[in-house]
Amino acid sequence: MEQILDLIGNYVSEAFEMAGYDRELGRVTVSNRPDLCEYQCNGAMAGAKRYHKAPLQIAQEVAEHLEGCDAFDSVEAVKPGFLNLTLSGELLSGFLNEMKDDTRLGVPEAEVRKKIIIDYGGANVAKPLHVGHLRSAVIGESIKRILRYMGHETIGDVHLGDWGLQMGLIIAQLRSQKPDLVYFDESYDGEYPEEAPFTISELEQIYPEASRRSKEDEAFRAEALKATEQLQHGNRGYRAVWQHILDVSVEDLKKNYDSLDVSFELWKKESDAQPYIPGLVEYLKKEGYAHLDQGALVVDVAEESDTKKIPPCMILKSDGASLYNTTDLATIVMRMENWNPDHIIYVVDKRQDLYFTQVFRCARKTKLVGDSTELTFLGFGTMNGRDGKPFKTRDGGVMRLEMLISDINEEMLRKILENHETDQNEARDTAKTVALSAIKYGDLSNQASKDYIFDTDKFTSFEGNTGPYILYTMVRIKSILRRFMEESGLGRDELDSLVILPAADECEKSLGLTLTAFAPAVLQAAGELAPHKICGYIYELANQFNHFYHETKILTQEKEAQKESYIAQLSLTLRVLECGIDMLGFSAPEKM
RNA sequence: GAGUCUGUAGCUCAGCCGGAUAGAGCAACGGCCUUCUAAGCCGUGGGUCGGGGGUUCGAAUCCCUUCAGGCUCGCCA
Repeated sequence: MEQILDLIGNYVSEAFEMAGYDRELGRVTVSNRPDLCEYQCNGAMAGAKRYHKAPLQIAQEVAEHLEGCDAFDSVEAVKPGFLNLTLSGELLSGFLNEMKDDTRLGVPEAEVRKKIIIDYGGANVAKPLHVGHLRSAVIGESIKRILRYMGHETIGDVHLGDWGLQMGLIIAQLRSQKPDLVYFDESYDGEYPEEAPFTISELEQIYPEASRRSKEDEAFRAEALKATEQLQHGNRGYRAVWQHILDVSVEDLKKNYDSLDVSFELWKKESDAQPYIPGLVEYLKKEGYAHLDQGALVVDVAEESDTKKIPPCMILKSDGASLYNTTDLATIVMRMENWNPDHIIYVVDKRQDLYFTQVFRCARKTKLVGDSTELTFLGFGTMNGRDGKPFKTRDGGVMRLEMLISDINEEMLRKILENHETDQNEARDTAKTVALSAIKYGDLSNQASKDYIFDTDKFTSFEGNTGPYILYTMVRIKSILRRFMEESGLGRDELDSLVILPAADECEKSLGLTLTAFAPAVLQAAGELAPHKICGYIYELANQFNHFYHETKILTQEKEAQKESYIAQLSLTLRVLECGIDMLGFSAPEKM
C-alpha cells in the first residue's frame, strides 16, 4: 500500500504543478511543530531562489490550489513560506483501515529480495559468553529480524571461534591434568568414548588456567603451540578431544542464546573455513595479488584517496601460519561458494573497523566477492558500567552473560511479586519475559555505534523509555481487548474487521497519526541498519496510546460503532507494537 | 605522532542527508486511582547544543579551526 507521505505529497505536488512550479517541491514531511500542524511542506522556500519569488507568495499560490481539497482539514501558508497541513479525519481513518487490512501493516516489501548473511554473536568455543558478547547477539538478531521483515532472505551465522592457539592451550592443559586419557595414548587405535571427558564448567576453568599458564610457562606455551599444530594436522586423539570441546560448548552456547531469544541459521565455525585456505593462498599468489613483505605474505589494500596509510592485509605470517585475516577471507570464499549472498553484514566491536576495512578491500580487490555483493561492517560500541568504564563485576572481573541475565531476572521477579500477588511460576515466566525486554531494549535504544552505559538499576526500574514500559502498555491493550472479546464473543482476528471511524478527538487522532508513521520508521531502520529507530518509534506509539487511554473511556463507550472503532484502532496499535518488539527480538506477556 | 569517533539539561540519551520556540527519560517539585493494570497520566523548574570562525534567507545539523575524551594504527583475535 501507498506510504502516507506519498499519499499527501501527491496532493501537494499536484498543487505545485497547477501553480506552475516543479512538482518535486511538493514533498511533505511530518511537522516538527505539532502545535501548528500535522504535516508540512517546505517546497516554497526551496523553490524561492529558482523562481525569483518570495517563498510566502509561492506557498500562498499553492495553498489556493489546495483549497477545498478534501484530503485536508486546513492548509495554511505561513511566515517564511511554510505550508502547514492538517489532515482530514476521513483520509486518516481511510488510511488506517487500509493499514489494518494489510498483513504487512503498511510496510512495503523491499523491491529486490536479497540474500543477506549476518555474522554476529562472536562466540568462542570453551569460553563462556560474557557481557561483551551481549551487544553483538542482541543487535545482530534485531538487524536480522528487521531485514527479514523487509522481505529479504536472512541467514544468521554465529561464526564460532574454534580454531587456533586457544584449542591447543586447552588440549595441552587437559593433557597435563589428565595424562591417562585415551586421547593422549598414541598407541591407542580403538574407538574414542562418546562421553566428553569434561563438563562445560570444567571446560570453562581449563581455558583461563591454560591461558594464564602460557604467559608464565615457556615450556607449556611451546607444548600448546605444538598441540595446535598437531590438531590442525589431524592428530586423531586431539581431533576427538576437539570434537568433544565443540559438542559440549555448542550445547551450552545454544542454551545461552536461547535464553536471549537469539538464534542462528548457521553454526559455522572458523575450522569450517580452513579447507579453503590452501586454495585461497594459491589463488592470491597465482593471480599476483599477494607478495612477500618482511617475510609475510600480504595484499596491498591502500588507496589513493586514503587520509592515512592503510596497512596491507596480511595473509600468512612470516612463519607461514595463517591468521585471523586468512580465516575471514576463507570464510568469505566459503560463503560465496555455498550461498552466494548479495550482502554480508558483520556485527562486530567497532574497534575492528580498520581490520575489516583491510579484509573488505582485499576481498574486493582480489575478486573474492563480485561487485554485486555488498560487505558491511556494523561496528558497535562498548557496554560500560555506571562509571563509564567497561562493564565489570563488583570485584572487577569479567561478568558472565548468564550472571547478568539471572541478576536481572531475579530483580524483575522481586518487583513483580512486590507489586502483585501472583502465582510463583507464572511470575517467574513473566519476569523472564520482562527482563529480556529490559536488557534488549536498554541496548537497542542506543545507537549501536556508540558506547553505552548498562545501568542495572535503571534497566530494572522500568520507568520511562524502557522495554518494560512498552510491555506494560501492550498488556494494558491486551487486557481491554480481552474484555471486549468476552463481552462481544468476537475472536482476536475478528477485531480487525471492525471499522475505524474518523477520530473523535485530538488524542485519538494523534494515535492514528502515529500509527501511520510505522512504515517510515521501519524503512529507515532497515535502510540504516538502526534498531534504535524502531525503539524510538515504538516508544512514541506507546506514549500516544497511554495518553489516549487516559483520556478515553473505551469499554463503557455507549455508541457501539464508536466503541468498535476504538477497539479496531487498539487492535491495530497492539499489532504494530507486537511487530515492532518482534523486530527488536523480544515479546510481551499476557499480564504483568 | 597519524587517523577516526564522541562532546546536546545535574545524569542517561534522541534529534545530525539544513527549517519555525532544541526533545525524551531519570533525578527534583506539584497534581490525578469508588471508573478498562498508577510499572500509568498531567503539570513546574532546568540547555551560550564543548569554544571560535564561516557558508546560508535560516545551522545542534554542512565547512574550517580549536579544546577535551575514547578508540585504532602489519605478523593477537
